[in-house]
Amino acid sequence: MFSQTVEYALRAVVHLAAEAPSARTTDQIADATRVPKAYLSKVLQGLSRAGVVHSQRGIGGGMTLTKAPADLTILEVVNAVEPLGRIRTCPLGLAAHGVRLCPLHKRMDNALATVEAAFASTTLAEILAEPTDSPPLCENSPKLRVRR
Amino acid sequence: MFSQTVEYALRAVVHLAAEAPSARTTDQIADATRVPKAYLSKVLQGLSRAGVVHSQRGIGGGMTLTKAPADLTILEVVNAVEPLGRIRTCPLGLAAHGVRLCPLHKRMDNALATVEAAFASTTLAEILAEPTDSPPLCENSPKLRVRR
DNA sequence: CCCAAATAGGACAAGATTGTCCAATTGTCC
DNA sequence: GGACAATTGGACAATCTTGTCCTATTTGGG
Repeated sequence: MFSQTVEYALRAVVHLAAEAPSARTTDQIADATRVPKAYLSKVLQGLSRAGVVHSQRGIGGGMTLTKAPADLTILEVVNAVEPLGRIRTCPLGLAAHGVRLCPLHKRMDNALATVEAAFASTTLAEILAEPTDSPPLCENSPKLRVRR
Repeated sequence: MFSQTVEYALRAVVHLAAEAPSARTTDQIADATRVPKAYLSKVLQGLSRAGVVHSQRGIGGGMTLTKAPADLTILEVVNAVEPLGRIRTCPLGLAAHGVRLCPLHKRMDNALATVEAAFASTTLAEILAEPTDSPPLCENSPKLRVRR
């Protein structure tokens, strides 16, 4: 239900948050998140255009978050690469019904709203801080990683 | 976030529920739900293979629900055409983490779980029964419709 | 100034999604 | 059996998603 692109964007941003405020190159992010390098590059370009990350070319450059992890929500990342697609008007095209969705679409939109709310209330900092046996990205925490 | 196919399948099934237990032809459903006929035919084939609808050829034939609207949930329809894609194992491929999702994927899966729960608890009968100014499918209720 | 590191972006390709069209098949009714 | 009504399924096409590769362009450091 979530596209690959969203999955990749979230992985990348979580990794950047873990390393913040240091810049990470696309190659570094790709290795850490197991996302195809060349495609990740496109995804990051999108995040950059959306203002979620900042890119710096040249030696010592790379990608950085434009906000502190505590101020960046999952929702912002998702919407940057592929808006959630809330249902605002009748998909059947009956303009007359405009905002008043029928029971079916009201429920579909409610479902989207709960996802939106959950994502809006989760910051990257929370994800990193959560005590768990499985650190973000299902790997050893980057800070603790020894090899690779 | 929901695919066209899911949208179409739900529209079709809601319409069938509204007309239950009468059979409706693909053309009738397509007209009522504003879905491209030829494509709807494929979607209905899928629903038929999944056992959600029953198809009957020949004169007087068409599509019918295999269950009463009160017993058919939105989730069953969605899963029939395109499973919701709950995250059961680490997408990074670290088999070691298996069921234990990292905080990121745990939250993504939680979001999917809320959608799943909402869809599982809504039957087609409820959608039809809901008092509203905008009857299902954002049209006048099929039963009340005069022309077209 | 020149080199090396890094992103930016265009071209391309495979596969999935969405959509169309047509022939074949199945079924009902006379 | 014949005519008609309906689904079934195959072939095809357009578009989007995902992915690769290669060439520019920018940037910092000697």
